[in-house]
Amino acid sequence: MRLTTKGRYAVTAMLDLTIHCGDKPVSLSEISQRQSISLSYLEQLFSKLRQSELVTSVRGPGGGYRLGRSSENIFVAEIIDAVNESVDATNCQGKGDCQGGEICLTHSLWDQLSHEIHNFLNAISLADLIARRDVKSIAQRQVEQLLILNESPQAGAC
Amino acid sequence: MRLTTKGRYAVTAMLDLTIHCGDKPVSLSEISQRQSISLSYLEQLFSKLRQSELVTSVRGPGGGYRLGRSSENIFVAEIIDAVNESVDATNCQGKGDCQGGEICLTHSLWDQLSHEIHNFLNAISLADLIARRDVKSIAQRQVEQLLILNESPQAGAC
DNA sequence: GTTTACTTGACTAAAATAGTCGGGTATTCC
DNA sequence: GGAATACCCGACTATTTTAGTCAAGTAAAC
Repeated sequence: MRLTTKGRYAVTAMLDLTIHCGDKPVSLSEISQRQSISLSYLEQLFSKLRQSELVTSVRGPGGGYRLGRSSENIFVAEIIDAVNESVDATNCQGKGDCQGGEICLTHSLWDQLSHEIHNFLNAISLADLIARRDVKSIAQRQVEQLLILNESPQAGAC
Repeated sequence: MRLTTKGRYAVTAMLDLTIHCGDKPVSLSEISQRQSISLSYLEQLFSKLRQSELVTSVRGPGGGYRLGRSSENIFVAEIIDAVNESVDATNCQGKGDCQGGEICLTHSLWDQLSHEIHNFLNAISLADLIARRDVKSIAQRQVEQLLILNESPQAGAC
């Protein structure tokens, strides 16, 4: 089972995409700045997110990414699955051939844990996340910090 | 967050120790054979388990390891914590300095997931595990396979 | 005093992570 | 049409972690 920076970055970037809404698509360089994630790495992640149809892309100037579905219908588990290969905790990808073709002593424990984690993450949508108070205030802070840094006063409220 | 072979091996080995009970301590070479885990690797894991006082050791011939507490009072989460460094899913070990000293957008999500996993694994004791039907039958199979392999008929029922 | 089995530390191969780099291609605006 | 923007894609790489191995001990029993 792996749940590392890769999966966390993907969820964070998707959440940023959801927050910065609008009729214009969101470019990766914006996300890169706001979330402190390397642009090249984001490109890699979004390539996978696009293959899983979680986002759609618009090329050219003013282009960027948009959510593939409404934020109520995109769940955290899907995002992690798209970039990481699943949140499986077993050693045998659930197949049950963990000890030389046979099932190992603790297989059912890991299998149960995997389901537990998956159920938890699959019950949380992007819409649920942006409704949280802490997420709102952190997003606010991130926008303000960028304004100070860039000193480009053309940016208005979303 | 990591939950890999290391943590799984540790729980499996501790469960083997619990099952193969008795007044005599259980040697690592027995566990190694039954659970198909390298002896040297087990030594490494048990060194940590001993430091966490989850097991006690007896040196010399007929020596081995014993549970440090009763099986009802040893929980899966403790075992994983002892060998792996915790089942924390955040990037900042729960400290909240994930984005350049400040909290990141998805911190609370990972924090919540960590608690969820910890609660799950901390509610399952070794005694709970050996009570499971599948664990009993797998343990039975492992003993039988070893008897066939070794052809040493002195082993009796535990 | 030999054998068994724990104890410790250093070392290592393989894999995964977390990126970078360098070139593309589509689109828009001038 | 040409420059700029931003997605697209594949190859490459440093670092870290995992999953071990190996060697040299020490304690206890027989």
